Amino acid sequence: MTIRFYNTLTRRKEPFAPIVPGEVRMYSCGPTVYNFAHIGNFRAYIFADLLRRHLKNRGYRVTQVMNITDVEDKIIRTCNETGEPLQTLTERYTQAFLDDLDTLGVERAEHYPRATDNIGAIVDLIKRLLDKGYAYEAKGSIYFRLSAFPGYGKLSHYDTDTLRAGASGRVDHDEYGAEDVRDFALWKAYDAADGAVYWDTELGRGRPGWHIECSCMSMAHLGESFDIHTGGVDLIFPHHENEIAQSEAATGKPFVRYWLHNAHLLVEGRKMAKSLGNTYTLRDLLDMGHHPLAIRYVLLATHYRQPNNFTFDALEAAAESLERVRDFRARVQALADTANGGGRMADLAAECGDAFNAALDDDLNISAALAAVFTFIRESNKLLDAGEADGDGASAAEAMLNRAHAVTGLFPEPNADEGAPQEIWRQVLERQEARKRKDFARADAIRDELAQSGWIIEDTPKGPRVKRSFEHRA
RNA sequence: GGCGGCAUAGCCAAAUUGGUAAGGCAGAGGCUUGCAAAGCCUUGUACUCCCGGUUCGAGUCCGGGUGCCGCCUCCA
Repeated sequence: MTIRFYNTLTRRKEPFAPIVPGEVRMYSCGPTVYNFAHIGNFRAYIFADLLRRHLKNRGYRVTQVMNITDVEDKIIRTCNETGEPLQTLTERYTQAFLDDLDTLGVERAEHYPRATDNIGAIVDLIKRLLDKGYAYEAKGSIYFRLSAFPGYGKLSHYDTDTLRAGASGRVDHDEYGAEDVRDFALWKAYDAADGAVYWDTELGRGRPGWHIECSCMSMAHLGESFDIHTGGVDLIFPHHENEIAQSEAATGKPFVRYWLHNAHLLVEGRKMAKSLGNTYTLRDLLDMGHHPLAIRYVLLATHYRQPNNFTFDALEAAAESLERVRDFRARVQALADTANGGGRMADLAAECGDAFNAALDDDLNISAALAAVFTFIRESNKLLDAGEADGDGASAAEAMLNRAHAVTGLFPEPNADEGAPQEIWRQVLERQEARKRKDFARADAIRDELAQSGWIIEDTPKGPRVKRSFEHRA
């Protein structure tokens, strides 16, 4: 078993080997907290989640750090517009972000450092760069001197000479003092428009630039060289390029071994844009009645380097797919205590487990991994139909699905939260009585009634089974 | 203008180093069922965006086109 990842640095799939055997240190670029994150943002976090879960599943001890950017131009602008203090705004949206991660079943990273809690360390790092001649002061701001760092461009594969200043039309006016337009700010001198947002430091009054916090906080928690850095493709340039420049200039050591970037999310085949009205937050989708697991499924099920076309059809299909797995789990659970030889299903479970892991080892090929699960379910359902499944096979199947759930977060055990209350069972029993009397009109009426309140009855050879309908589940 | 990515059935989406197109959802028919549900079987000749080329063989490689998406100094 060799895990392979596509490394943006080399533009190739490479065998993965961490710096310290058995231990993976990874950093994931996190949110800027001035608003609710949208589902495109969450694709990035779910991708990082799959990565850390798979590595753990493969036996690595994982330390993941995700920054919370809580001081930045857009935050300050929002504060100026609303008059709200920076801290209360960022605290509110940080909490909303973490809540959303919980809703989507994203495992917590080990550390969520905030930029504003690390001003001292940021200042120290900038001083190091000043001392080494990689940075200079201009009009109270500190800039990184690109010309002093020859490796610049190795991640994005941009030729720095041909970068057209301001081609994106977003050049910041306060970079006016830079020696070279391509130099970027490490520290921004205080400006009246910043209001109450500033720190008085050895560098003067001002606030950190954006890129420096990631260099600072990643190295603080993970060391000067670490294994994996994740983020959206849009961050390759300039953000990650700048992180490399700052970090490697300061330490003289390679910063990160593997750079993994996720492609963006499209919505109904179009890019997400406010003008198109297709920018959805997680809360928007929940308000529309969509289930968090179905949302997770859609965001997860497309390979991370492939553009993911988020559609409402796909969301419905995801709910159905999850239902299929859930029904299968319930079926297998009901069999768990029988024991009657034969082990075909256990073999299938083992095969599926191998295929599942092998798929994810290959640059997190989640589509192939999920296909293995569904193939297993179909083959196992055949055995169940034929009465050729036994308790051992059922246990093996459950264990395998539990492992798949540990990696994907998509297949929770079905019963826990859905035990039907007493009065529901009373109606189920009443329906059974009616069926015995062949009073099918009455039986069907009860079934319809229960369906209205979100309980689905399935008649099995062993008697009725009651389950919560997907849309009625929390 | 520069750099990069993507284009596979109605929808979503996979496919080692080129080797004869996974999986899910939806639809149709059937088995099963009191009827359903769940499950199983069968079903879509998938001209793999178009046009050329290389090859015994191309979804995969090369050239050209079309469309969509991203980055080009603080957007995942």
